[in-house]
Amino acid sequence: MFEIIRDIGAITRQTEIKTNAEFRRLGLANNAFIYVIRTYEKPGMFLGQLADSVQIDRTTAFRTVQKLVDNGYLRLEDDAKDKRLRRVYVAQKGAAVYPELHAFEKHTSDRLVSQLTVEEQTQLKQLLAKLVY
Amino acid sequence: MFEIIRDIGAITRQTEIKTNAEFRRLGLANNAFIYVIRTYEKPGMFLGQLADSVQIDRTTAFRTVQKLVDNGYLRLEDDAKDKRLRRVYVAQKGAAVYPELHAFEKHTSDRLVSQLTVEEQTQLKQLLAKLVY
DNA sequence: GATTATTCATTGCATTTGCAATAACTTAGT
DNA sequence: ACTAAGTTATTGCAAATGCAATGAATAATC
Repeated sequence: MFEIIRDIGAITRQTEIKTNAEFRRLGLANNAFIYVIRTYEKPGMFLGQLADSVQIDRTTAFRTVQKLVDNGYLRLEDDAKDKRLRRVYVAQKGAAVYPELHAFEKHTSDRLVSQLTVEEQTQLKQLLAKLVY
Repeated sequence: MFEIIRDIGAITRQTEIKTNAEFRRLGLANNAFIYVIRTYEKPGMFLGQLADSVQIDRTTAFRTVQKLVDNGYLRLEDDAKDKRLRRVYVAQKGAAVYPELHAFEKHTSDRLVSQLTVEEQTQLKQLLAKLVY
């Protein structure tokens, strides 16, 4: 049953190559676009939470977020209660670019599953959901 | 339908983190173990073929293979017909370590799909196969 | 058969990556 | 209240990464 884990890996790497190429012009290569999308959709996560939600190493995530803050895509805010936490929000530039990121993700996603019927797509979605927990 | 592409990405990154940690002691981190497994199973691919089969950048793949050759895991052979090609084979060390890599991949794979029934696993496998081409 | 276009391996270089370690802070246990 | 254990963000550093470019070999086209 290796095919599953192998196919999943190949699809991810292929997708990342294309998406990074697409968003390099915006300074959002190296998976940086992921952070903008996720932060837009779920604002206020702290750094570690954000990193865990996309399964990326925390130190890598930290540096990418820093860069995105410097570039005006994201914004950090200290948590009021817990002084260790820094929560992440989109800044103007991040909000402005979200629709484009979203559209491209949709396009990529649609293209990926274009060989499947609608029922098969639903099936696949449900099966994968069982894997992530 | 984003969930599909997002879940697939998260699963891949999580899997890679664990597998790299497992095989660092053998000098097979950074996805290096993938090359040994694939080469063992399909000997004689040329470098570009091998890279494409796992969807990894060719220059990265090239350097990883070089390192694996230096470390005694793989072996390169010039193609007789086409002087551009260098074909990849496992060396002693690669063959020796294959069973362990294989077992770990099986373990990881089994654990990943452990929430699914056998029929669901078959379904998932078939659905994913449709995505890769 | 000469020329053009592809395809391959390889290198240069700047950037990214991630393990390991640290300091600040919070939680749990006594 | 105090201590120990766990969690967070952060930095250092060596190694990996990947885009761009090059040269060599082959394939395609004229």
